[in-house]
Amino acid sequence: MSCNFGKGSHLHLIDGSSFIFRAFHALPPLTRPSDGLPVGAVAGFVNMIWRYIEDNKGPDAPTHAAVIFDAAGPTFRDELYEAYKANREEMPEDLRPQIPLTREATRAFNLACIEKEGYEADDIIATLTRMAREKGGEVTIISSDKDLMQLVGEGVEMLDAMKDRRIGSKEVEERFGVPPEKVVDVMALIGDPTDNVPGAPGIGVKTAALLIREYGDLDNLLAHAEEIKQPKRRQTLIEYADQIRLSRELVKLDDHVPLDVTLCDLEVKRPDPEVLLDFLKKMEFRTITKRVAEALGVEAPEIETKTAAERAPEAPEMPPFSKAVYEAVTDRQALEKWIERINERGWVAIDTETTSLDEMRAELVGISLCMEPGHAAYVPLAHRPDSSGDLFGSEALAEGQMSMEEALEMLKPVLEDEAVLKIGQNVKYDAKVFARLGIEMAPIDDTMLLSYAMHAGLHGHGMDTLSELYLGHKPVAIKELIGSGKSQIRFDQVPVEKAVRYAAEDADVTLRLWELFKPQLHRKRATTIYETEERPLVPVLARMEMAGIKVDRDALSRLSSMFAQKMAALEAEIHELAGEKFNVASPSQLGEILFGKMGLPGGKRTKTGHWSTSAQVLEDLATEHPLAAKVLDWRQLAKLKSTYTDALQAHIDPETGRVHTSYAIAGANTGRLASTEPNLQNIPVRTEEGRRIREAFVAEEGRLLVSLDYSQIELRIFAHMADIDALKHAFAEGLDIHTMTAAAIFEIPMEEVTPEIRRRAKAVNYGIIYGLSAFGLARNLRIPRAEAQEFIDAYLKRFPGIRAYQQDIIERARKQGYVETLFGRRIHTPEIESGGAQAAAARRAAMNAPIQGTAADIIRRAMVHMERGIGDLPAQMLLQVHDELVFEVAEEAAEELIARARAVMEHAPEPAVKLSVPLEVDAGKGRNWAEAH
DNA sequence: TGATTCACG
DNA sequence: GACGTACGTGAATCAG
Repeated sequence: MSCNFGKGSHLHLIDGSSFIFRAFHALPPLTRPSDGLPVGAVAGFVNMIWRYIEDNKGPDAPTHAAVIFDAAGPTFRDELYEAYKANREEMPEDLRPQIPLTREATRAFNLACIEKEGYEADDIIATLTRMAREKGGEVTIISSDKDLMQLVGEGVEMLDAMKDRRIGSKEVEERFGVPPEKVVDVMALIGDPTDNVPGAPGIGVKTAALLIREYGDLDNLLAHAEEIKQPKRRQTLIEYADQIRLSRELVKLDDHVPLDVTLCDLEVKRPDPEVLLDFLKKMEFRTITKRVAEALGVEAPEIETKTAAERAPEAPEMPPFSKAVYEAVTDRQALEKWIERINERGWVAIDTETTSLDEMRAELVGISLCMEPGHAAYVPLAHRPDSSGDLFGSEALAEGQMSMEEALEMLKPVLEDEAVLKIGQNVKYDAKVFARLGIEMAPIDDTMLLSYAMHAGLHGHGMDTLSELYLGHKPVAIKELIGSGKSQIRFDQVPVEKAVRYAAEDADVTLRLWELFKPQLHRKRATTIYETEERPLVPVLARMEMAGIKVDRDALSRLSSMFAQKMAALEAEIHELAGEKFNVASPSQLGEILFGKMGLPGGKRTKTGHWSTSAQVLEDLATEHPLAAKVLDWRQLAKLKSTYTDALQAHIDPETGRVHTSYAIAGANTGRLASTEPNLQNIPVRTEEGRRIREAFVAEEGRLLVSLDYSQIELRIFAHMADIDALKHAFAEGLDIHTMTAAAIFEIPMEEVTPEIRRRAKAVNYGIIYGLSAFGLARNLRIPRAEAQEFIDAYLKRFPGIRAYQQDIIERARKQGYVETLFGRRIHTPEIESGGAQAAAARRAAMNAPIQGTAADIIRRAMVHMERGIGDLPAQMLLQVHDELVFEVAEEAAEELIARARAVMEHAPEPAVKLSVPLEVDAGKGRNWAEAH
């Protein structure tokens, strides 16, 4: 047999395990539709291999290639050192069954697939690399694993496929401070905590490289260890010499693995379309199958799979969307028939089409209805005739629509019928549109909220997302009807025929989602949350939003002018100090001036390589140069003006004279609301000038604003959930919690706690809730990291139980994939199993979520119970700001409102939960929000 | 569109 | 096997 490998050959060795791992963590937990087999990692792996093949077609194409895997079971390194890789976590359960499938995928691509019992993939790669070099060929190793960097050299380089970065000798040297052939020696010294390679304690990359450069190699270094000047290093090297030698054995790759394949066997072959497509079809990968078939110039096989909807036991059969029948309802008789069927059925999915996304201005254009999957109606009511050429936009209506008045008159009884459930996606929107037309839509169900109660943290809850994920169907995009950007038209300008398909489909999708989700609610233990906190909140929020809050336009306008004047003055001073004119609002220009032109110290780069000019940086710089302080002042004013005094005026509704925010119920993963257009949850309060803006939020004549807020609710919840006795007692006794913890940490009497010490304790208290790190606390308090660490240690020592609680949360997040609030709200934490910084962030989020979420539950419950609680008082709830509720009330009823609302808020957890700490509510009243707060 | 910055709890 | 560094949001602005 003649071997075809020699000079001019180019061998690619793909580190299969790292592909799998990356694929697994990069993708959501996909399952095969027909049987639920987890295949996310396989899908990612296939995509990566395919992309690799597509990217390597040119003149540089490899002549030979192989994908190398780690074999299961122990390797020779385990015999060398029993603790080897002892730190490694077990393979996630979801991944295990996918491993053999990735081998199968490799073969389906007609790529050689190599593994060898007793050896790691890295050793096989080392062996093949050596063999190829001996025959005069070139080698590219597709991996970013630092363990493989020792192989780089003449004719051998690495390629990080994700970052598309080549790693040659130069890059290796940058990384390890020594050329590739000395990498093993350096690695032996620094060790590797992930693989449990011990190395030399206290020696990092820098020191290791320095030592190896000085002594040439490891053996020589250890032989001359006595001569090293630094006592610590000398001692370490002498004391741990054996351990270091062992480490070298562990990190050094074996390039003489006995292999059953030869280089000749690795010749690149075209994939056999039939084999490859068969495999992809078996995996039920629709998108990649199509893409591959296209590229190979063959027809894609039909993949028929049942979606999750059809698999769910209670889920009814649903016809494919391609067979759906959507009809336009244009006269009384047709609508009567639909109404009759709705009454028989007892429920209807409903969706409104309007002229705007702003509920307060949106005018109704049409209504869609659906009671059974695949059959929906659209009732066009206010579509305009084709007006192309009519510049003024006709007031006339298009032909073939029934009158709005007539249709609403017919639908009103159904929409208000207690016996007919109205199902919507984000139904608050439709409810508000109807409310402005004098129709109180009730009772309601909401697919967005069903999803939120069950899937918070997993994905968004918009209709398109849900449809694609759970119905496997991409709905018609609104863009296709109304366009986007400058040429966007209103929905009433869309021709009826086009609107029918889009609008009716939305109702169809909503109904299908409801039929799928509703039965799952109970199994996912989400019924209570949904029924007590999501569904009943819809009408409450709708009323708050429609009520709006009065804003004094003149006051804002005066503030705007004042800010503008001050800004102009500051801008002149800034230009003067800078010696040139530039755009102060441009961070890049500012950075260039400060750190480039003026050469000030302390320049940090953002991750895109620009100079950072954040407040943190500028504050540090303020002592260096007056320019920084001026810019900070300017920035504050610019923010206040553009985001608040200017923008808020634009949000005053011309009809009501009030500002109507919109609350996103399913926006924040933790259960918090989010306020948008405008955001009334971030109105300034921390600075004097900012508070002036709150003065513009006012009550009507003869009324007052009342604000009630939970005092330190998250800390109280933390004390309860983590069951920290000392904290619970402090709250029970009504002590100032920050002073108390300060006294405890610093072991001084409470009377001796200074404001500064209290401030620090407060930062630690909140840090604890956020999953604190010494780094974060240090930055926050502007103290050295070691000092921050001391605070934390003292805190954890003084309040035992916190560690255990937090570890328990992480453990649950890992095991279950979600964490829970006291009321049973589940917040999913899919990122927690990913690697690196992502996982660290996910752990902190997981620690915070039960606390923030429980606080959110409590205020949601308070809001749901509030209307009943305040009874017939002439008062209206207007705003929610996470731990605060703002009301407008007749002056004489203010005190009574405070008493009643406070009672509702303080007892909001009951009867579901009895907290072991008291909840306290502070209250205030005044002509404006600043006075009330 | 993404990055940066900053307002709130 | 590294990588960034306190949790959760929304909005304005610049720059490409």
